[in-house]
Amino acid sequence: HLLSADASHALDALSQEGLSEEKDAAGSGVWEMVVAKQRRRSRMASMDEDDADETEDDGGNERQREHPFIVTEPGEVARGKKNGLDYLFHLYEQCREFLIQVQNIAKDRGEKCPTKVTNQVFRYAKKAGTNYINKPKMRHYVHCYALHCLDEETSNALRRAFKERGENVGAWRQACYKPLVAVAARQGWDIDAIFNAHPRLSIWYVPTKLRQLCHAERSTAAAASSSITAAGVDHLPF
Amino acid sequence: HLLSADASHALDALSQEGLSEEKDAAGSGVWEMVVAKQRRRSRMASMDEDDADETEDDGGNERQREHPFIVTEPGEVARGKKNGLDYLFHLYEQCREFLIQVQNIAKDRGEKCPTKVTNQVFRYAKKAGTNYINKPKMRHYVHCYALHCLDEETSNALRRAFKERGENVGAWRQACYKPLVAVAARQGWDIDAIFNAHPRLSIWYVPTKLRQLCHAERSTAAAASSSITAAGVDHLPF
DNA sequence: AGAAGGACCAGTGGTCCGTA
DNA sequence: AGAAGGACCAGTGGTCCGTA
Repeated sequence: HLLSADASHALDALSQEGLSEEKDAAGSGVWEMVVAKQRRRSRMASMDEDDADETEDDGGNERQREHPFIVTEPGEVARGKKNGLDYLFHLYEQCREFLIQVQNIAKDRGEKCPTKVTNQVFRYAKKAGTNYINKPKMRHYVHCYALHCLDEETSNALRRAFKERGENVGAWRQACYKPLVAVAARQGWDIDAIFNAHPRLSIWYVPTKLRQLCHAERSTAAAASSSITAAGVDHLPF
Repeated sequence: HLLSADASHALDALSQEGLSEEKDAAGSGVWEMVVAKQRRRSRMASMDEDDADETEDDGGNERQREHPFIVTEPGEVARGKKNGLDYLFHLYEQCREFLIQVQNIAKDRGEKCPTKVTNQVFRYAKKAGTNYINKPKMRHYVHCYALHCLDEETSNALRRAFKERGENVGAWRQACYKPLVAVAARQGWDIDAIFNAHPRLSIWYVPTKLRQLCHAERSTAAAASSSITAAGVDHLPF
């Protein structure tokens, strides 16, 4: 259930270059196949071939939610009624494409042009039939995507570690904050500037909690370093 | 009723450099004197020495509005119960200072930092006792301030012309659109980019009507130039 | 218990229109 | 008639909490 080296590489290339609208619409490429498969599983859960234990009737007005995420390592496709983290990150790329389309329409019409993924973009995604994208979900995992963008090595290592330990998605999500704050520390603490400097991350609002953590940690670091400076390293007041 | 050359120059220097918070708080400088005088006139209209025809009683709960603007030429101070256009533009500089203060507070606290003059900034200005600054007024004249920032020569010429012709503020305000659209035409039509590239203008939202005018004019220009290109200059289809 | 997302809410950008 | 600005409104960013 890991993608081949070739497939991983193709996926990687797609991520780096940005999917063109045509490519995405055509649904060609390795990642699109994976995603389409996950879509099918999610939308028509009872028809999934791998999943013989599906017994509930699927009739009529039943609210179909997306399958929950599980911690997967890079390149791994989730089994059963689950979605993996590559798929989660792919949703952020899809939102970016929707934003670009909304921007192009706005420019054509001479209207205000959004620079971020706004409510308007989520509405556009819904209208385009992409029912599995919604604001609460995307906002919930933004900082996880940020770590993936800013320090992919660390992000991948964290995924492997949490998968191995059998941790759930909530635990992994919580754990993403700490290495992100470390990235911010290395880059001067301005988390807004760090988001804005990254081409794929700049379109996302900085999550409130991440901003607060950076601020708190910077204050602590500043206090520590100033007490060192003021008192001298060998005469700390404790 | 024109400021001396020295005073005008001082004012100009202030405008170019941005008033430091201390300078402004101290209320020193030529412009502050002029503004303070206008403030006094506006707030305590019945006590204005030049204005003997003031008879209404000023008692109690009467709603004191700002005096209306009149078209003045650069450096000219408005007579009577009127405010001039240098004063109008000064209000934009004051808003900028309030924004900077709000930004500094936000940075200190590690909160979201506004890049534009938002409701929050207008609220801050009110709390600071600056009751004569309000959102509808500032939004109403943004494009006039934009012309002043982007093409001061033209802005000054327009003011002199409209003053001479005895036009009212509404007429002058309307007339500011056309030269601004001409500026946009020269700079590639992207009015948002033009606002953002200017240090004092970048903090203001582009007014809807200005954006629409630029879009309409660009379309017209593009249609004209493409019919020339397509048909050849000597074989126009009319 | 863990997670997805409909739906709510405080405060926004925008400007109309009752007021002076 | 001309102009200043209180106050409203549709749609926003943000996320809680009833749902599965």
